Amino acid sequence: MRIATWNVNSLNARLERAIEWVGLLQPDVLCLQETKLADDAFPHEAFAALGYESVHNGEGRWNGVAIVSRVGLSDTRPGFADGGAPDPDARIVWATCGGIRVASCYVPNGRTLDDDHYQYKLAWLDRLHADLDTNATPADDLCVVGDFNIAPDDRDVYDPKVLVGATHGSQAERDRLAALLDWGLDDVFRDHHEEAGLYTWWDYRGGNFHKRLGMRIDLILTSASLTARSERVLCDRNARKGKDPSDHAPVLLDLSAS
DNA sequence: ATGGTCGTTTGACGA
Repeated sequence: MRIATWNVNSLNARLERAIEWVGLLQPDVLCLQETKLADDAFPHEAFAALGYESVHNGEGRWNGVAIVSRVGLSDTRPGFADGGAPDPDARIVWATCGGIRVASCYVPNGRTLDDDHYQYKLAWLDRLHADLDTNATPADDLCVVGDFNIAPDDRDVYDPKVLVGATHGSQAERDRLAALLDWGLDDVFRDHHEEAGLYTWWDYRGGNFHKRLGMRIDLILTSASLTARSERVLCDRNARKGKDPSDHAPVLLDLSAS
């Protein structure tokens, strides 16, 4: 079973590349972020033609997340179910695919540490934690993936200095990610690769991709049962190359049979 | 040289 996550930075702009990538990499489950689509604009038919069901949570223009699956798609749920007010942004969708409870997440960027959006980012991560507390247990087959907009540690950024006084590396957001791991999830890419310099996002500006100036901010978090089944975890840098790429590359996880 | 690029959009704003 292959599970992938990809921030496509507009599915309208990326549909042709996304469809091509699905054909090449054959994911069983693909989680998308930043579709920037309203629900009624999501191209369910394009994925159905390849044998995939899909669920989307989007508002149009900004944000938007989806799960695309060829191993079943049930118990779908947009947004949080933590008893709180609805999230003003479309940043999470859940589904059960092939017996695994999957979440596709687009964590708020935060902008700057003195911006209200940073407080929203921290609160959003707290709500994700509460959602897990309310609706899952660490003993489940759980896979929480997406663009976390957090570099978990200094190996995950080309120069730690760029995160001093900035979002993506602040202690408060790293602590919240650590709390999710303490709850019972593993950063399974890191379990497979200890070295620094493996990134999933590169700024469009300045030729940063070709200079290898990136960050690892797209994560696959797995519960212990799935971590035990993880055979390989990769970032497909080829998807960041060529004409009209997203600024993120997909990350994929291969699981052995349960 | 304090910018640099994309996507939303058609003027900024978000990332």
